[in-house]
Amino acid sequence: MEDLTAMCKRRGFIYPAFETYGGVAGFYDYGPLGSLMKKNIEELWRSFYLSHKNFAEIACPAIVPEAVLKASGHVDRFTDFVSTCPKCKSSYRANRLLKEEIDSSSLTFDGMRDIFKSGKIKCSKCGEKLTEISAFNLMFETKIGGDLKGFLRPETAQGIFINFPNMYRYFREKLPFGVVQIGRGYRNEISPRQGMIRLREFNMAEVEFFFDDPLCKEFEGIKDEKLNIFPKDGHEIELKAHEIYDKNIIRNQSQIYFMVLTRKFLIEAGVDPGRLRFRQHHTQEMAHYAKDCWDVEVYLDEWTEVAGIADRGTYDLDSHMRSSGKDFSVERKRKKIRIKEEKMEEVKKIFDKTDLIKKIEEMEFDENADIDEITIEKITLKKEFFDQYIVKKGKFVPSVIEPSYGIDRILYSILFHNFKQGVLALPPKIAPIKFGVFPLLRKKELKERARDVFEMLNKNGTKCYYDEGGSIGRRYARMDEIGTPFCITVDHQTLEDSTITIRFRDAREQIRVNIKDLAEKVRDLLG
RNA sequence: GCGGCAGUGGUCCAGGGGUUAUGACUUGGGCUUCCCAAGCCCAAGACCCGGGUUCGAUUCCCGGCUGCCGCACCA
Repeated sequence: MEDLTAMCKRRGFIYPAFETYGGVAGFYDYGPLGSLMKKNIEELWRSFYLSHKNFAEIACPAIVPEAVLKASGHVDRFTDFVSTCPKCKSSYRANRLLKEEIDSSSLTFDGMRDIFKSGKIKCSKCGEKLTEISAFNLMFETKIGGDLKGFLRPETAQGIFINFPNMYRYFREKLPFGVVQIGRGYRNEISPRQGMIRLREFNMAEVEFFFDDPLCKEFEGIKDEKLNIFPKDGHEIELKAHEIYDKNIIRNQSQIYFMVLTRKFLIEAGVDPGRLRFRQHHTQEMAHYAKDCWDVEVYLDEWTEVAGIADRGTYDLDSHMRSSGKDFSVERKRKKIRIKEEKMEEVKKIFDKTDLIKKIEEMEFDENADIDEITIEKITLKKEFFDQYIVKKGKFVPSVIEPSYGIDRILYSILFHNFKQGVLALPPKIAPIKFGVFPLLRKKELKERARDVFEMLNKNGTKCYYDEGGSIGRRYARMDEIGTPFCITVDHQTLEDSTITIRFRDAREQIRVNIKDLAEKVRDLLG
């Protein structure tokens, strides 16, 4: 492998954090290029979700009072009890050792410690008695004000869940809708190792999609898209979206829809489609809140999770409803139709049997359905013959599909998949710098013109980099290395006819464009 | 967290108990140069941190931090 980390540091993408003080594992700084790239990835991500009319973004605090995370299960389930063998130094998760004997999920630390003290549990490697356990919670703990216990959020999701009633009102009491949040999450990993892959403070983008109906309006539009899936009791296989649904591999169309969306997003961001798959979690690896979960994995040195699409069911809303005492349930609403009284005589002539009228009036539709006409037994009734009204069918708690993305891992994957022989082949949308701008030679007239071009593009909002150092080849190389897709060069011909050259990173070819057409050309190139 | 190996300019690497600690690349300045890391001149820049041994430690020892490999962990 190329030395990607060296390049990242040398060119200003990523630096190990706190390095001047020796460094701390699991923390990284984004340099100037890394920050721009991260911003670009987040913007692309936003464009995928916020283009849906029933999606909105919110931003919640990173510090969360204990009660919220108690309710979500993180305070109890996010704690690991570890027992280390005094003889051979193997360490085990205490919960796992106990699982075979008793249900340990409800045990407190003290209760669990007593079981170990009794000497019942033995090291599976050397047979020594395991008598000590220690506890650590993977959440960073803090104090809010005087003595209110709080944590740094381990996921942004909880902020969305506890805002559900606000969001339901915002969306004018209509399901389904999605709420997204981009922000930082914090997990106090015991020993983070794999560089950018396991961070203690990381950037995540999460979606909570609240729904009642497992069918999805957008599904029709993506049903022939292919996905490389790896089900828990099968092998890796490429299937079309509708096949995944028809074969009952995933029963929720929205979940499949988000998988397709995720694949498109990642590919557009620069992830190699050939090194991308969706792997279903086995039952025991599933988080406490999930009913079904598909990891989105990208192949780096090994298959690496960069996103996950989980079916959280009603777990979170139920939990917060129970803990807070607030009502998170909503009315299940269905649309029905009723023949207009003044049209009744006319309708009765169309339908010779009155039981068809009864049948029509018993039909139920989605509350969002657009009913222009209704067809029954080959007879069509236009909408001027009936009224449409909403009936309430009782209260329920919506279910949730959660697509959740690790921005840092995605950024690293994109770098990893696109860095070859000193060239970073980033998609223009993702590239931190869009254009390099150079004078061909360091001559006064050329430099002045090049600076003018640079200013013009900058004012236009295009991120550019002006460079007159070294030879022209070296400047191209510098731009190649940081993924700049295009370079503009001002040469002697520019002085005569106001044309410049645009050089393409991947083809290493160039075209000549008049400066007055440049703004438009730039727009074309950046899509 | 456990065990093994490692840490030298921005990057990659050489070396070594004792004056100014190699080299390459990169970077900055200049010359040259009419399109892909050319050449020449000049310059800047480093022994991870703390403690110990020693007259003297970047070098040896111990600890910490960081990185790599194996074990465990990754809800």
